[in-house]
Amino acid sequence: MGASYYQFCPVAKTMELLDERWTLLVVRELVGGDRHFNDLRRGLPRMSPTLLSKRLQHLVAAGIAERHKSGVEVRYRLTPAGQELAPIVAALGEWGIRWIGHLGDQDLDPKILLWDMHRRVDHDALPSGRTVIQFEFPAVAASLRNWWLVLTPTEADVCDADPGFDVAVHVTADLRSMVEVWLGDLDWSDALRSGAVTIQGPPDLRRDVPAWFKLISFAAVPRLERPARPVGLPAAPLTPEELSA
Amino acid sequence: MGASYYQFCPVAKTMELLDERWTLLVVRELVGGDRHFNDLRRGLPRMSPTLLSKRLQHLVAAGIAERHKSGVEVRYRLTPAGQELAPIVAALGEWGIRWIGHLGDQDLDPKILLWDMHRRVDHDALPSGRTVIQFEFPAVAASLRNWWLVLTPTEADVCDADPGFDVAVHVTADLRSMVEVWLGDLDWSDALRSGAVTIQGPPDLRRDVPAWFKLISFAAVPRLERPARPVGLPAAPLTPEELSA
DNA sequence: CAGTATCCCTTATGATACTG
DNA sequence: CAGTATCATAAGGGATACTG
Repeated sequence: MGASYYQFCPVAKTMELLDERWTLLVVRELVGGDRHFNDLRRGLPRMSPTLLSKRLQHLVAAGIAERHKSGVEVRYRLTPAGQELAPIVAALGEWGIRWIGHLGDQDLDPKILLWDMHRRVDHDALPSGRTVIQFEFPAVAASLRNWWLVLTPTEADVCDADPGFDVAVHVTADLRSMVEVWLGDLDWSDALRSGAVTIQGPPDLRRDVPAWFKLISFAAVPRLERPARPVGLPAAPLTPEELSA
Repeated sequence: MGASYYQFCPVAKTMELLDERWTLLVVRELVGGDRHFNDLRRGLPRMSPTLLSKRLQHLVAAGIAERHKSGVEVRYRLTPAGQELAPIVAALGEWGIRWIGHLGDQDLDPKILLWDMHRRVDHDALPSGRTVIQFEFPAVAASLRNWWLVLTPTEADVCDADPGFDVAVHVTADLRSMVEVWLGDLDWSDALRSGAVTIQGPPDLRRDVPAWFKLISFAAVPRLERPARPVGLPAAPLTPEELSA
């Protein structure tokens, strides 16, 4: 429901629907399947529920998403028109991973990282039964430091409090490095070798941890050998380390 | 320079740069070559010069565009990073032409139509020498009713006042129909047959007019046989004819 | 030609608390 | 679980006039 551009140009008409803040991130969350309101919230933790609700209403009104209610449960899913936005979302992500030069510390949200990871668990690679991984980011504020992934061959849950099960492996990581692994900018093997990520637990399990996750879908996008110039640096408010760089 | 989403997701980082109003339309204008500030304004007539200036500065700061000054002349062009946005802009246009159901009367801007057309003249198809086409949109407010395209084998100019040259052909058109032709939603031949568009002038020239223009680049995108549902209708403020539909 | 300078004002949105 | 209600602030952006 963005304001009109008063142009017949199809690009303009499309952007009227999509250029409001958060809109394409909601679409990103919906790509690939049904989602509950609160699932969307977990992927968009900095978005207020009011605003998420508003964006969903706009997407539904625009014919991009549908709201399905069965009993008390509500699910949102993309319409065929919305599904055709998937390649656009993918292209935006691929562009970003090629050209965005630097992530600020503020971009490194463990909540989102864990939520992302839980969605891309390779369940076939897991041991049978329940596998619990504890993630610890020592440098992070206490409330965001410890996370547990409870994995089974069919399910994956994220907890920010100890669920009480036996922990199979304990991953201790520098948050930035863990994100870089996740984005495909750093190999698991390099991260482990340098000590930026360490895994404690039975050797056979420790060895398998990297195989339990499919990295973010953009991880395989070819990077530029030498980016002409990293993009987006001056766009973010400058942090102290950026100012000194 | 959009506000941060506080996410490492490449889609989010890209949208931080691109999701502000007008930004992708400026990129659209820059796709395909150098542009002067005032050329950009003609393609974006509803954008204030202040805002255009601001967006250009953001695009330059983000490494997406470059500003080249030679003497008094300033040209903007996309960097390699910016050029890689071209497929995204194209995909947005293709999505729009497939799924946007209806254009409001307010979207039918003759200024933009003529500016678009002048950029896609097929100069090789023109007669030698100067060819002047007058366009008249009888139903449009007087100040936007008459337009002249002054075409040569190497140049194309748009005038909103009679340039004084002999007019080779005079095109009288219903504005909406002319836009539909331009978008590939209506054939020239059908428009001429129905009388929505009429061409006066020497028969051989009249016959050739459609060949002088390459339609908008999205014109060839396959449309859906029966769109499940047109998209974007409720997004626009309802016009009287929409309310009665 | 290529922008700036103002000015006002709507609107978007972040934060927080609360409900069927 | 799936949202609404409320509020205050900032800022985005439209319009217009003016300048090197």
